[in-house]
Amino acid sequence: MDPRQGLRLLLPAGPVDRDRPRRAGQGPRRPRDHLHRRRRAAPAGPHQPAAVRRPDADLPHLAGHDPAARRRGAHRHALGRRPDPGRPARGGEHRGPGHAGQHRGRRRHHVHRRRRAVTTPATVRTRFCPSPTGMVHVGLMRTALFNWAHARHTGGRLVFRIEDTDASRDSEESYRHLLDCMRWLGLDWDEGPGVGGPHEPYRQSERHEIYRDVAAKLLAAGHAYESFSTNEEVETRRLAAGQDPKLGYDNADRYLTDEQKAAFRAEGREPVLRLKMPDEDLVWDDLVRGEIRFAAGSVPDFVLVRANGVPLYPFVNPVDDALMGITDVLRGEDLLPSTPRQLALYRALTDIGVASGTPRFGHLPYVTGEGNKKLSKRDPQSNLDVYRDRGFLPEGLANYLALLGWSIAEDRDIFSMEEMVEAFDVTRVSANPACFDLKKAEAINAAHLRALPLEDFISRVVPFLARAGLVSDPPTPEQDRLLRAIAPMAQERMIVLSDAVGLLRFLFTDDVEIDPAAAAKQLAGPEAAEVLDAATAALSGLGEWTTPEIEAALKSALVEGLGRKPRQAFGPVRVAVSGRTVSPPLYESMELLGRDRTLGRLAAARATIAG
RNA sequence: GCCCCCAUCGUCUAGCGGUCCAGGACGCCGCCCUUUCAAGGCGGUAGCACGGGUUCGAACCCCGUUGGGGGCACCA
Repeated sequence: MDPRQGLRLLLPAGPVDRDRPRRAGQGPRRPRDHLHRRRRAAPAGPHQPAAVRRPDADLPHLAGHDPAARRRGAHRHALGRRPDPGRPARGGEHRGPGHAGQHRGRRRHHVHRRRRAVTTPATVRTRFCPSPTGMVHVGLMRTALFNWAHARHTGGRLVFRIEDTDASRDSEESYRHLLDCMRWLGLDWDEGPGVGGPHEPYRQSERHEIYRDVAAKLLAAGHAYESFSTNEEVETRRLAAGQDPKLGYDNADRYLTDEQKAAFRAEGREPVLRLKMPDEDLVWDDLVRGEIRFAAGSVPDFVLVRANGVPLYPFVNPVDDALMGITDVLRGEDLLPSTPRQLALYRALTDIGVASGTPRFGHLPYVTGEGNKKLSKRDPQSNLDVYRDRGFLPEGLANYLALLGWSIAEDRDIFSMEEMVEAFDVTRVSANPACFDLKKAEAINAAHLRALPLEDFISRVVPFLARAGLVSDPPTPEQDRLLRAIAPMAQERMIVLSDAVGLLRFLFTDDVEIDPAAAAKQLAGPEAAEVLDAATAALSGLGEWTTPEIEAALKSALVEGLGRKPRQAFGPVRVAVSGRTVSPPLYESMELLGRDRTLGRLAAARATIAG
């Protein structure tokens, strides 16, 4: 029995009913839409190359994809309602025991929206294809994370490909670092470096021969052509025609005769290879943004292969995607303007049998820094290592990164990677740029840190303590004993793992170094001296060195004996013992420190107070 | 300049035409707890950019304006 049946009774305006008034209401608007689309489809630029303009170029297209029809909802039923790649055969799972079934069952009602893809791949194949040029950017890792989550959620595969074709900027070290960062964040891949796969090699630098062959086929099939124009010539021509030279290449070499080509060659010129752009609008249904359209003729024929035979990124990248069977391309918004070219290339590649169709595209919003500029590579905030080194948990940072453009639910933002995989839906990614907020990242991390089981917490914190020279790695039995005892109290006072160093240093050294600011605040003047003297006296004769005994002795000596307020009574003692105004709970800390060290520190602090 | 994207609290977001005088989180401000600092609990602050249209009804759909961002290479 369908659990939604009950829900439908509670929701009189179900998805089915909702479409009915719409159909009536939106019908009349159709002609206007139609006109509007036409206007946008054929902008009347004086710069429009005549060869590309065909007055009726967009008509067949409009007939095929009536925009009014899709908005009316016909589309939604035809495609959108079909289970998306993430949903096939998932219904049963949702209701299975151990899952928050009801909750998710309800959510499924609004999973589908205006965005849906043209085709739904049987098996999703996503890819992540960075180029190893130095620092690893948090925005880049967010892209990796979303690709990973999309693949895992849909039961698809993630291909990891390295685009290391720029010898001047790429380095082996950056390459290794990139893999390391992926692994650290917990992102695994099904094909790529280290794991291999059926489409090897996965480093672009090792794939050079492949491109030459594809380029030759494109040329032979007439999708590409040789172009001899220099930039200067193009600019001169545009200027002469009264056009803005920024419009770029003017497609002038498209129909060169053999004689003309021979003449250029005789001059010693070598041609670049350009793709012939189609004379139609280039449109796609973006996974995160819905329909995006570029007018016919607005994108010039672009270069696939340089005159010296080196293939260019806009050519190589889709070829690799095609060859590797990539179905879903999730990438940064900065690549959105190059998508029409890819679409055109894909058509050509499909025609010559290199591709078996065009992938779906989803353009992820920018991660911005201060202000709302794209987070710069030079901004230290953008470097993943900074967070790693400070002791962010991978799951904490991943959780935060996921929140940059996506949300798991209306009332929750702490979740595990598993939960993310379970819930992730690309079509629910926001199109808004997201500002990286360190404070929130820290808060999310702190929540994960606090939730860590003791053993886990200790094993993660030890490397940080060891690096600071506080414990050995692995810790000695005594260090281990102290760590275990103090861990729960330290854990809830930390935001990142490196906080443990400052918080616990006093426990793992013989003589504490007192923070000058703390000393100025708590270890100055006769009151402080009085407190330390009284504390020393009370603790010296203590029978049992345990937390309750210490607490009782201190309270009676300082609060009752001296008549001090707790704040004033314990402040100097804390600073004397821990060196800081912020520490784990005092009595417990003293117990763990031991009688001798504690009394020694009280004495040392007392000695610093003049008089 | 041309093309494209984006627009809900300071920030990240929920919102899918009525259930919204807009929900959550971070931040900030109070209070409680308390030996410090945290954590935790409770409460508060603050937002639909603007103008038209469609509709009985618009944060939500359409158009425009404004603002912000990005892209315009024989780089990747």
